[in-house]
Amino acid sequence: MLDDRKLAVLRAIVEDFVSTNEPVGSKSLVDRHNLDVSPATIRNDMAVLEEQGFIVQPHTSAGRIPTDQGYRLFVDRLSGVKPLSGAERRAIETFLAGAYDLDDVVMRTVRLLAQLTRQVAVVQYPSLTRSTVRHIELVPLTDRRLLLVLITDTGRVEQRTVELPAPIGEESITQLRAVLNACLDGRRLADVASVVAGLPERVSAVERPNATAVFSVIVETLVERHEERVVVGGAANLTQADFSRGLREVLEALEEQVVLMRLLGESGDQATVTVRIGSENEVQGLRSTSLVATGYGSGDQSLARLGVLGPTRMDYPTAMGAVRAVARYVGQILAES
Amino acid sequence: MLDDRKLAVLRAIVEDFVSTNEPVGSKSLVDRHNLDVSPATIRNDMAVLEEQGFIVQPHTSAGRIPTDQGYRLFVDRLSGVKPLSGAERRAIETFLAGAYDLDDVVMRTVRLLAQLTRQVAVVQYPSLTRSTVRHIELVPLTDRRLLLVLITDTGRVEQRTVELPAPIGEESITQLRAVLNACLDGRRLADVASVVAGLPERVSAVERPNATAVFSVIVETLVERHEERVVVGGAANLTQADFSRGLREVLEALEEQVVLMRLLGESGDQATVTVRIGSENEVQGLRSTSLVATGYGSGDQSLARLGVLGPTRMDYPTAMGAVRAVARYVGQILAES
DNA sequence: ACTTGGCACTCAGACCCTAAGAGTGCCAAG
DNA sequence: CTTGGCACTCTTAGGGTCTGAGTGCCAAGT
Repeated sequence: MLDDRKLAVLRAIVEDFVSTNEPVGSKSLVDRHNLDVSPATIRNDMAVLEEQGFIVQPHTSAGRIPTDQGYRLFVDRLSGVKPLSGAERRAIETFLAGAYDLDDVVMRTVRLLAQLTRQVAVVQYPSLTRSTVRHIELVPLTDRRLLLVLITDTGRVEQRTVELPAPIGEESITQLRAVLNACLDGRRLADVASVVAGLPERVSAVERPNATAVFSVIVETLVERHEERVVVGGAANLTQADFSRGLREVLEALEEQVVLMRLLGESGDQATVTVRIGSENEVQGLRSTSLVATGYGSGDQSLARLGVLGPTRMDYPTAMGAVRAVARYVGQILAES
Repeated sequence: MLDDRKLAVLRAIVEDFVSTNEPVGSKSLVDRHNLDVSPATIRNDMAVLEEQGFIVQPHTSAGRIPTDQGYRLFVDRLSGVKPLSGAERRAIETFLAGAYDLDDVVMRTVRLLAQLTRQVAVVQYPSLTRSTVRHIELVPLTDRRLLLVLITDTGRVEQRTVELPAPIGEESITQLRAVLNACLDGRRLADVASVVAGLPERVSAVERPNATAVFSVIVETLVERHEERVVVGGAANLTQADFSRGLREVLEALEEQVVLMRLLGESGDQATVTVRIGSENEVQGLRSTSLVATGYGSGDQSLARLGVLGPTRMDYPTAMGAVRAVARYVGQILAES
């Protein structure tokens, strides 16, 4: 029902609309692309495309603009992923190579993505649950309070203070530290909870109340509060899009960690670049935006996700190219460290 | 040259303009405030105020709006700091009390300020240089690479990886760790650099290359890279103000840590609430915004600064009240932990 | 069965004009 | 110094017209 030419027309409409931000009519279509048919023919095609829900006209007798469904068809069947230019690749490489820190890697990645795509960049911190424990440190703050520092093999550092039910001495801390590191070093975070459950028996009865407090904070930090941070950058890029007053909604959504997690989380597949367009988005307030995201990680397993967020009227091929390339490089950087 | 009534007129103009966002004319002024003189008299006063540069009319024959200079006079002489309502105080207290973490305190503070003032909140992390070293931890990542974790008494945790010139063994690490903690524990960060300078002599010659690498990273982290983070929140509140297209500029400035540091830094006094209005602001791109800021800290010394940023047309008394109150409570919280 | 030129139709946006209203500055009198 | 009066200035809203881009439909051509 949609022959090749109709698809070509849709592609042309999307491309023109993305670049000009104006409804595109039959005349300008045949001019700008070399379809060797008459405008009238195009009009017929457009009528069909509209009937099928791929395009609409903002008002009677204006050009057409793509619907969310139209963009969907475009990314699924009409466009590939546009590879980056050599210069861009090199820029990525040198920009990311200078990072000295997990925080720094994430920060640089956000900036890079935002600049490359001129959209809002969204980068999730490498997931806790997939990495392993490298070291646990206990630091006395007062005799009733400890600072717990947990270091993972991805270089991430988690910290929490622990309120103790009873005063604790230096030697108890040392003992506890030893037990923790002996039992948890090298464990995947996902397994920590079950290991910790068996720990209380390993400490003497006197120490048990304090130890239990520490243990439960560990579990809390890693499992229940697995609030994996999402960093946002390039919000200024939103102003160029015409969200009219929806801008406020979008900015608000971007400040909610929870919302961002849901947004990134719901896009399914890990290895490939996925696109969620406008209303496909579950998050209220981001219904007029699209997300282009993918998983990234060191080696073969995906640690977390990153992507860009922009108006549905977005240059998808380029965005997808940038997201894919950045994800790969970041994965590489993480694997090296 | 500015008698009491003229000042009252200016105050009224500022208040009305802030609440209505419309140029205010002589008629509506006498109506809304009970100045018992005629509009014509007010007009004469306004002419003087305009001549002095405190107000302007956007176009001939419209009401007046305050200039930056007008706002300046207003905050300096015409308005106090509006104390918070009991409900607000309680809200602050309960909201901040739930924090379990330095990160969490800062995050909550930002949210709180943004909600309270309906402006953009800006909170600087408690300064490194004023706190003291609580503990230093070295964790081997590979035999040529260490993770250095530095914990301060304000609960802040700094992390960096160190590339070593030579492989290092477990026992060397232990030794180094002991030296570091022995010499640096309890030191003010400001003094760390000088202490570290004397350390190489304390380790055996074989270890010296590796030790030196670690030492220089410590100094770098604490002194040279004293990039003290600034956290921003409530950017969505910018959309209600009518920055027309200056919005992009403002959003861009808010993403630059360096710019924010300069912004907060340049406001001079520590203990009192300071206000920088519009063009008084050195930062290009924030020339149409005002900053209300103050220092905060545990005990008597100020650790860092926090404040709110908004359009020059801002409710200064309320903003100042909120900033002052939040700063006090945060200081309290930090002192307790 | 598709393509095409022709044609009438629609509608948003630009433009112009006018009227209303808010606010001003100035002046002469109190 | 204050005040009422008055003429003047501009912005804004409203209404009307015009134009052009773009459409849908139809009848003829391939």
